[in-house]
Amino acid sequence: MRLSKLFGKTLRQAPADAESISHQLLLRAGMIAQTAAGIYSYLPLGWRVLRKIEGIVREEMDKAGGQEVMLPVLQPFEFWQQSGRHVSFGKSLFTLTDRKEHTLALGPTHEEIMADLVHRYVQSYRELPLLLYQMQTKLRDEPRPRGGLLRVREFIMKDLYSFDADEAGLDQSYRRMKQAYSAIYERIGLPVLMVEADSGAIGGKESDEFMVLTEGGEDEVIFCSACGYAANAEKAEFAKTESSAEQGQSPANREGQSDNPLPVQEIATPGAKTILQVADLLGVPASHTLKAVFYYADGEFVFVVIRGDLEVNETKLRNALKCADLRLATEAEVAEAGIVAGFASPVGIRGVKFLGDDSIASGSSFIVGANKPEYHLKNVRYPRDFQVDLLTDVAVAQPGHYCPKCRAELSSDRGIEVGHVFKLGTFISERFGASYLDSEGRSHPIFMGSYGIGLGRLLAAIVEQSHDDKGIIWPPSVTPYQIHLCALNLDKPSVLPTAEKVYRELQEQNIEVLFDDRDDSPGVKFNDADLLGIPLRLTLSPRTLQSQSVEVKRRTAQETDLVPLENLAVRVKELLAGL
RNA sequence: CGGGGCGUGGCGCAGCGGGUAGCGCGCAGCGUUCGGGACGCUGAGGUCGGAGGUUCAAAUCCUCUCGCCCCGACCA
Repeated sequence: MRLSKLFGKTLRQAPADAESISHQLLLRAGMIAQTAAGIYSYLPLGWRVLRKIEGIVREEMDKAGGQEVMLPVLQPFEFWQQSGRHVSFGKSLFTLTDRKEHTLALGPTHEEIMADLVHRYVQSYRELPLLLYQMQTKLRDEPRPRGGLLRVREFIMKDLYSFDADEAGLDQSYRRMKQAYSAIYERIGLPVLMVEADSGAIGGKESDEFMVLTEGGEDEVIFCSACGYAANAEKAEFAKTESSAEQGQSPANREGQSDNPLPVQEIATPGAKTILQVADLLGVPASHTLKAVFYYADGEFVFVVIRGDLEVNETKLRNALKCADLRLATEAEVAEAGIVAGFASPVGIRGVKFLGDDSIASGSSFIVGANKPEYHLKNVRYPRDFQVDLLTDVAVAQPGHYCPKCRAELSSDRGIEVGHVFKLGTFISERFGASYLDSEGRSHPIFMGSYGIGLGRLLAAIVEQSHDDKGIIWPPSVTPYQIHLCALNLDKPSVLPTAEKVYRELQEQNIEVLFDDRDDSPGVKFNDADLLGIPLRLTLSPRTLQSQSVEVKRRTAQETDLVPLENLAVRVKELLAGL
């Protein structure tokens, strides 16, 4: 391709709207163009990269036994009612009405369509396992698109769906896909971390995400460098030992923790409404207090009790309550429940739903609100002094907490989710009647798994992770062109003819060449070359022609080499192979 | 949905104590340049996001509205 003819041009300054590095560089390099919030067009260079990513993903899916299909974007809304997921997807589901007043959904994902297909085509265990996949546009009305290609409303996604006869089969498909994913990221040259993930509204038992660790990532990853435990912060657990995140507290401060527990006692705590104030006032660590947090879950008031030094993880809470809609209760709602904000207590309150984080059962006694202004209670013990309807883990894991597996200290990092795999089980297949007959003629629901990779987000993650202050550095496997050929001083004798010849010869050897044939100064060309990020640059100028050679420079290197014009294609192939 | 910010040529911005728009980059032409974003001259390009209002007069003031970005909520 000739740069002089290439659609899209480089920008010296990034549009002010672009914040994330990948967004800025992709816009500046003329790879993408924004059409609306979270809606982008791919220009020729960006589209070439996307197609290369797609190619790698397709090869690995095929290698793993997947069969590619093409599915509808327009889906009958009834499918979503049938799976029940119109509720969990909620407003993220784009819908429209056709001329017959029939409601259709714009597919945000395709489990329903797949389950329906499999229901109609698969009858026997002999047809399982089955791996079907698609790479196509999906649409979600995201509450907040952001970061350029990182979170968008319209995106190309590879989704593979596995269908197995039983749990063991699903385990095997799941493992196979995780291997395929690792192979994909490895081929792309992108370091990823596999982390345990929340399976979200879609349900399912087990779920893992593939994270690219980078500063701008929108997810938080909690990990243990000692044993390798890693999880999305939404899901991460930690050992709720008493001293977690509260080291250095002398045992002398731990009043009332002996085997002979003291009775509950009321103490005046004027003006101390927050955990911090209470802890300060009484000279105890926050972990010796209990915090009350109030929610409304699908219309029901919920009183959450958690150790004072911990925060409520709303993802965990949502899962524990099995609710679709969760929000903090308003002050008025709290008051209406008979609770005194700032001095709230689970002791003595009736008629509301209580949920306790399991940290409250750690054996010590706590300071809690007295449920009357300016007073707290001390020596409160669970379950001696109050009970909860549900005791489970709903706490946010944070760096400094201890690893649930090995008790080493946990760390955290930001990450971009570039792949997500789920064990769905039989939830959806049952609702679509996707079942099979075993060898004895008995019917069973099919076990499903789903495995997604957002291709555009992956592209953006590559840029986030592989760039310098000059521009993008494409991994060789996804670069839009293999060679960036710069011809300098086009007006000088023999430069242009020689460059044209080189351009032609390389192409004849099936090498993808981007040929900068523009009549621009060297600075412009070099800066554009750096911005576009093609791994190997060839420069041809009067200077290199003096020695009948071409200058070679790697995008990642400072130094350059001269390579003779003779047999250039052969040498270039070697260089490409060595990248 | 809550909080904050911004809409003025393709991109980055100025103008906003009202008087009908300007700068840099880019673009077109000519000439001189040519190894890390060269220079000179000439030129094209703007419903000042939209609607309504105030005024003799609105990019500028007021009201409404739309769009975009960021933080949070949310997010297979």
